[in-house]
Amino acid sequence: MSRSPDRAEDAALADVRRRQILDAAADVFARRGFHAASMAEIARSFGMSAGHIYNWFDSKEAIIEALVERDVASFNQFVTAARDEADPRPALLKQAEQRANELLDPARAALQVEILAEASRNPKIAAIVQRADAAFREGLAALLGRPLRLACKPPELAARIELLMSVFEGLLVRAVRRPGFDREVYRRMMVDAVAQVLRT
Amino acid sequence: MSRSPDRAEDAALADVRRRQILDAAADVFARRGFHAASMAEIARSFGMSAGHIYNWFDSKEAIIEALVERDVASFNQFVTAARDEADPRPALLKQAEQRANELLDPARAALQVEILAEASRNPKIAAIVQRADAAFREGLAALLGRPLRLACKPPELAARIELLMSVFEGLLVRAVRRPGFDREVYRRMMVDAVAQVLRT
Amino acid sequence: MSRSPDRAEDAALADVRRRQILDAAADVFARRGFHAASMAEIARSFGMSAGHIYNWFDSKEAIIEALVERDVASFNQFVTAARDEADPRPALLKQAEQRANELLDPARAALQVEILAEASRNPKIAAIVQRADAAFREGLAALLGRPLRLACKPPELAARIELLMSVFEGLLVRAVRRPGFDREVYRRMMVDAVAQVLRT
Amino acid sequence: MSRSPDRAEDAALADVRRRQILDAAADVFARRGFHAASMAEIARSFGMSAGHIYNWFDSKEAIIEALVERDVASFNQFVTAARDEADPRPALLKQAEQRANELLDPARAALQVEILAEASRNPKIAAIVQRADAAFREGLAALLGRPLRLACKPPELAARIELLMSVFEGLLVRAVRRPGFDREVYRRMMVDAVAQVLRT
DNA sequence: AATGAATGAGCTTTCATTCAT
DNA sequence: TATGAATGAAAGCTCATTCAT
Repeated sequence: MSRSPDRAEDAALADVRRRQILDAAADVFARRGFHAASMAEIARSFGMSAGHIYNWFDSKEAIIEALVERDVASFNQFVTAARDEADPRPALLKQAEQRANELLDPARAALQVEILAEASRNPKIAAIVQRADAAFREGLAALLGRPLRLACKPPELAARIELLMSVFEGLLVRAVRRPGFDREVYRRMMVDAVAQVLRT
Repeated sequence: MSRSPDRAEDAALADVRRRQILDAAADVFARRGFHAASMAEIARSFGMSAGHIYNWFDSKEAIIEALVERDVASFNQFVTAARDEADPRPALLKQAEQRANELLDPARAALQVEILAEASRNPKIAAIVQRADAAFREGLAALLGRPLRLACKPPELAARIELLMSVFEGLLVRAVRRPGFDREVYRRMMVDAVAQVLRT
Repeated sequence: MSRSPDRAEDAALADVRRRQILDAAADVFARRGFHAASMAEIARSFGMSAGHIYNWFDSKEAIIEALVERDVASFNQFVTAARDEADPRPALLKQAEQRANELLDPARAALQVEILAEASRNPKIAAIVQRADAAFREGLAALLGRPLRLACKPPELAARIELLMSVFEGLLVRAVRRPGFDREVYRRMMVDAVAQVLRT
Repeated sequence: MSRSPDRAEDAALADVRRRQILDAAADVFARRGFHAASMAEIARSFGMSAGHIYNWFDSKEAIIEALVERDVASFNQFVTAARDEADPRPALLKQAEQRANELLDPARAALQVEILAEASRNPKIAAIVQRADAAFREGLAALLGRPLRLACKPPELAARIELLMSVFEGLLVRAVRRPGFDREVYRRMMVDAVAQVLRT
């Protein structure tokens, strides 16, 4: 009889376990930070033994990397989705709104900030984050290139993108420094910023 | 004999020692992060013994708190200084330029991000950071209140300040996610943002 | 249907599996030592799963014991073979040469030394090793008894055997402390020792 | 006032602590082997905390190395002492007797065998042991060179030394494989071996 | 004021072993 | 028979903190 069901199950189990671990780790990392989070707490939080994590990840470091990789990959999904639209602006606005909400969510913000902190001292994490940032910028440039082609030369486009990202990423800092502030203000701020970038 | 010179010397020494410790801690924290930094490394980095730090600070936690207090206090100095100027706008621009440079300096950025990360999980640090943010906003509002009094109602003023801070604090994130990018772009971005806030 | 062919196959399979495991274990033990060798590495080295080893051996300890038994048993084979010869001396010399070569082979020496180390702290292993040593001595005494009967009283014979074994086992130590030294020197040393023992 | 008493005390304390640790480690290593011995057991055995050992040794590995180094260094002391004698033979015999007793002492033998086992897989330890062996041989050659100068060419001298060492080191193996055997037999064996080496 | 020896809790990681399949 | 997921008990090591000097 074919072994393929077993193998398929194995692969599926591996995916499930790795996802479980990353989800639990994301949670504990957000609450405690990368270094204060212990493997035991991560494992306990979803009922696995600490030792068993090592059947799926080589080290705590590898979990952090995989988590950053996964987290950061989601940044790019909308870009590839929006690329095929005739006019990308509505998708851009919708995405902006969603991103703003994410950045202002305390748990997500905590993990993002943790990743930034790690990136500012761990070269591997720094490389992952910088690579993701480059991909994001390029996607945005491709997206905005069409509507702005006539009105905006490449260096100017790059500067506008940089402004857009600064405003958005600033929200992340605001989420920590002024938690609970009126989201409507941030929403309008973000709409204005997108409009500013798209002005012809 | 009189103790008063001794007392004065004691107080002066206390200041010197505490400053030495905070300076060293800022450096090591920026390089390693709060948790990976060891008391021994902080002490060693300026030739003190680890045990002796405890004559000046109760715990590592207390060092972090004092450091954040100190770091965050500097935000307010310029506000109080600029408050007496007839037209605060030149001072504002100059300060903006200096702040941008600080935020883009890798070592300073690393420490700032570390503080943010700690604030997102440690309530004491969170309180300090939020208090500092409030003071900064109020100072800015007082400063901008005069030139904008007629053109801008309080909620609108608050929103503009929030935008200004988002852009600036976004620079901090950019410093990590795109280190080494052209500072001139950021400088112009920041001048535009200040102009935008000051428009009548 | 009859189970007897199955049983025969089972027994044969059991032999094969146990031999495979012992061979693999000998290799890994020689390379890593008993304690640093992991069941997983032993199993992996010949494509078995770690858990499956426990169908053939009760514990890692049991593998070590079986391995030592097997290794140590081979010492005796030549004695029983040579016992039937009219003059055992040529067989003795030939065997001496072969033993010397074995003791000087790095991988074999490593395992022998590992066994000695284990014997010096694990009573079970000590018992096995001491039993094997006794058997070897007795075999040698029986072998040498005939040619030396007139020339050599029992206590003298025992002392000569002890010397012979010291020289040979000393080679094991030399293999570790002076690896790569000229084997021809050792060969002559060993021939002299045998001659010395056989002198009338 | 001079700080030198303090410094001298510090250095003395360091020596005391390091010696305590090495003595305790030698004992535990002999009983359990290098890998089965835990830092906690070593520390506990003389009332130190496990963590504190790391103030004096960088790692368990470093303890093993220092211990081997120390153990092996004692091999050479007698050589340098005997070198100045007019006729080194009495000193040689006395030393041989003492060495034989050491090799036959169960605890010492256990540690020696442990060192050999480690040397056969750990390159650092191998290097230390081989270096010590070379030093010992050279010392012996210098010692024996004078009385044998006329009777014995260098290659022959080297072979005799190799035989002498084989017999002695064989005692180590005999101590494990036949513990408790009559030491008088071994003593005579060793005297004969020395005589054999010194024959003209 | 200053040192650094000393502690003990807690960390990541490894591994023999079990067991459902 | 055979697998490998899963456990839990160590292990080596680090470090904030205390305290005698």
